[in-house]
Amino acid sequence: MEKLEFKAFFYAIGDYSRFSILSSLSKRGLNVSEIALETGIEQSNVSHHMKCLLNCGFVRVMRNGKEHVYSINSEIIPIITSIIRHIEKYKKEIISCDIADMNYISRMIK
Amino acid sequence: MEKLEFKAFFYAIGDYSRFSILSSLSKRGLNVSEIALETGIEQSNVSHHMKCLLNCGFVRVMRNGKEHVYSINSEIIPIITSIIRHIEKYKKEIISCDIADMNYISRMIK
DNA sequence: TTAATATATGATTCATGATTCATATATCAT
DNA sequence: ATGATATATGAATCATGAATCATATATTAA
Repeated sequence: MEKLEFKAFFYAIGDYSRFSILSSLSKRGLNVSEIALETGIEQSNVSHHMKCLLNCGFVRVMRNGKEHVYSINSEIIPIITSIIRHIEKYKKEIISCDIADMNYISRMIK
Repeated sequence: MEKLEFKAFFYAIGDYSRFSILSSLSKRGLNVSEIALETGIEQSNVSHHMKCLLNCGFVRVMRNGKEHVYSINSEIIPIITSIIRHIEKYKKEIISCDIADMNYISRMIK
């Protein structure tokens, strides 16, 4: 596996906002305003995220007049659900991961 | 799923250096110098990564004199292999993901 | 054509992660 | 105890992603 595709994959899927959008879309197709409403993400920010998800092939878009209706590429649903399942199962271990590392703390103190 | 455990999971696993370390460790236990040699990551940087992976419960450590021998927590091997499999399978789609977005490009131009 | 609505875009700012560097600590061999 | 080796640490720097803001574009309705 090359670094480029690794980075692209985790760039797209490893952001909570984008992951939330994918979760919402796994139920049904939604336009941008609906996504913004359901996830609480501001409209232009949603558009930025959709561009990324679209480029990656994680979602598809169908234009219906003014609205752009996005739907998930069903091929990625299994990987999303397996990640969710893994995180739920190992949340105790994962939660102890020291995200707030010394680097971060030292910045916060200043 | 909460945002905190989501972030912790992707923070730990979503970095190419750490993922490479986990890949190496999935074959056999290694001390820090061996990890540095196998992955090409500088020693102190390896130690930083190991601290993160350790806190997350992704690896375990056994001290043998001067050396600290790290081994992978076998529970996470399935998720790693399934991610690798997914990326290999969908690399064409993924690779087209526009990581180098306008934001990044505009910075590069300056 | 004009106004209203939906979405997209680029630039800027802000937040945070990765790496490096110098150095500390800990263990071993002499 | 001293020097050599292995590893860890904190601070600083560098790289990059996320959110925001102002605005552009496109479509529809009047």
